[in-house]
Amino acid sequence: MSLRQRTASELLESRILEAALDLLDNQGFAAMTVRAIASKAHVAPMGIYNHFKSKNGVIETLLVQSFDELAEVMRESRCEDLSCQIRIMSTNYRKFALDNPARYRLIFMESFGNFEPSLRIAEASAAALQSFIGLIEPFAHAGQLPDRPLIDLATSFWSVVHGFISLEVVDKNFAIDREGVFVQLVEDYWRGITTAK
Amino acid sequence: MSLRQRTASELLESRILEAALDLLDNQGFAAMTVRAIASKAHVAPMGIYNHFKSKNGVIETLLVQSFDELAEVMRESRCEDLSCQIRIMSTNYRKFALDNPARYRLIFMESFGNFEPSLRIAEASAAALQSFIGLIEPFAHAGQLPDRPLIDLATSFWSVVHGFISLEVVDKNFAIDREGVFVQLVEDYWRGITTAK
DNA sequence: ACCCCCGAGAGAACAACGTTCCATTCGGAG
DNA sequence: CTCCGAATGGAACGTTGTTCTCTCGGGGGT
Repeated sequence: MSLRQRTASELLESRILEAALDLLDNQGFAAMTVRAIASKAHVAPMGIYNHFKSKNGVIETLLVQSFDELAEVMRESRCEDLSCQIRIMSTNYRKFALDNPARYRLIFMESFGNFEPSLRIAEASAAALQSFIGLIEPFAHAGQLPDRPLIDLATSFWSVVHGFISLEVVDKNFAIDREGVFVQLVEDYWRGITTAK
Repeated sequence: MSLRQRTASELLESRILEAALDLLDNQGFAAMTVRAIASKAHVAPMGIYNHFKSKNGVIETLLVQSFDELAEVMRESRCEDLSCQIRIMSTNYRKFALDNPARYRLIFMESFGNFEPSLRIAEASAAALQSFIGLIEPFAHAGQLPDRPLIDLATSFWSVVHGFISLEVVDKNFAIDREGVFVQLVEDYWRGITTAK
């Protein structure tokens, strides 16, 4: 059985995703309607359903892409010594979130919609956590971190970074010098963890 | 023939809010439709607009109420010495969030909807931060905390607690023993901050 | 070369949503 | 008792996500 060649299929699919992302970034989640996406992608309004199971399918793909992008940003944040490593990954993480606030909200607030728990999303978030783990693993092996499960250390670090940033993204962060307070926060946490041993 | 009867206005208002909260807690955000709220409150479907400007008005009231409730939980979490204070407020905060996950999501993810920035919400969130500040203020005055703006200290603490919990609420917290890791995380952070001085 | 056939386009249609309008009817203040 | 504000039931509008049907064009199998 020969595979039928899908002529413009992949192209259309990426056009749809681009249009959806553009709407999300520039006009917000509510503006991301099926008809608006189709129109912006120069696609037949209902042709979206030729490529995705539903609107949630589009959003889910966008979400997984964003998660992967975030994980990629993390993976590129490598440094030799521990304090540099911590600074690099926290600032790069924050930069991604503040540069793409709509995408960041999509990642962490998707449970608002009608989403049923999705395997793809679970895999993507696990992969993101894994990229965190990969960053701290060498230092754990070198004995520079307390002897605890890597998954717990990574989750804790993720919590600290994500907590501050998520407050920023929803306009509930009232710190005066946010950048400075963020750096201080991360430093404080890691001082606490390294002196715990 | 007709069974129309009148009820006091403020009674209707609270019945509507109760119904909306019940739907939110038990069936999720998407189930909280105007018609469903009205039906459950035994109110004329469109009578909701006699008491609230719009559906967002109902949600906003719910959100502010939840914020106030959270602030109240904080205000009741007082202890004599610092380490006890930290333990009490972090565990009480987490208990509120895990007992009312839908309300907690409502508080921190409301920017998803069509909300225009609301003064009421800004006030409620500022009040919640203020209750945090009230808790740590005595210890700051006693010199047990580093000499930094109280608002920055409170924001940092809030970030740590909220970060971990928000990951739990959206099912992205993969720590093995979540309760234990949470306690450890808070301890680590405050060890870091007190040794910073 | 031909034909066939499947993907893509276009638009109507449907249920449900938030919201508005309306005429009706009740209850308490005067 | 008389009114008027307020609550009611119902219809209606525009928009949403989704499904359905009909059409058409162009590439693969013969």
